[in-house]
Amino acid sequence: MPELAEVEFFRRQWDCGLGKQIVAVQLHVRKRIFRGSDPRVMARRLTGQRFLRSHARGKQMFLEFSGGNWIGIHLGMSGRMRTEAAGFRAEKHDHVVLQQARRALVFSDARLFGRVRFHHGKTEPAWWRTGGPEIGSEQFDRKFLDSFLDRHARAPIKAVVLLQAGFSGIGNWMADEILWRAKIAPSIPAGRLFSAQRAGLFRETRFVARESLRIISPNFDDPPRNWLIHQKWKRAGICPRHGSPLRKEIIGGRTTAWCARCQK
DNA sequence: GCTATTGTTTCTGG
DNA sequence: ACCAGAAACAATAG
Repeated sequence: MPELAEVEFFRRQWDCGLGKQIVAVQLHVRKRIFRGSDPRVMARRLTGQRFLRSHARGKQMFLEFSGGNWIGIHLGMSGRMRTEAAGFRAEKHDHVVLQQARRALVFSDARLFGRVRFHHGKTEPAWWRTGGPEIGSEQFDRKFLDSFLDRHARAPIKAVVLLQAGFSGIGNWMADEILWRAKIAPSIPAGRLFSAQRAGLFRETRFVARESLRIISPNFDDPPRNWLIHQKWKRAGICPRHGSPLRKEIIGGRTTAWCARCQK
């Protein structure tokens, strides 16, 4: 589920706990979402600390607690965040429960592709300083995009738009949406895009990222009816522009839907 | 049963 | 050293 806008939506689900103390921590300690960190240390350190702030960058989330304690969350394929009433008892897939006086902050993940990392220290952990530039930022400009495309010149553009080092926060549905809007066929090698196509790719990447954040992250509202996302999962999806049947194929290792009539 | 799944990491071959 | 592609990870929904 989670790409840029959904990640931001889930991050906000814990905002009602900001500034409040964590009175108890319950973790499913043996689950692989904790790979690379020690969940027992995490539980011990966080207990009694206050939840100070959180940020999202692409699909990564970063939560800061008092006492120099930090959590990084990646939602993977099926990660979710929500709140429950104080004293909530974790169910099967609720791997992290941070109990506060008035509520419980819950992270759940059925498929376990997600990841929860813990860091204790005065400064931000190295893993928070990695990753590509945010799509709305000045660093994500035509020059950056051009060099990224040239670096991956032989890969199909669909695969390149999924690379987080260049297209931070873009996932499968946003990639198809962007290529459809830019009228670029997903299997074209990135290095073969003309200048005008690159300009379109840049423009539509920024548009889809900005609009998805604006529309989806506050309340998980649906994008407009004329977006490709409403068609791409259907068995017989059609191009929102002119109703041609969409084609589907595995490109870049992922199911890809596109309109052969308008994407060249 | 079978298929599919909005994501990364790791390995292999070039 | 870098890149591209496939497999692996795991659980559920239809």
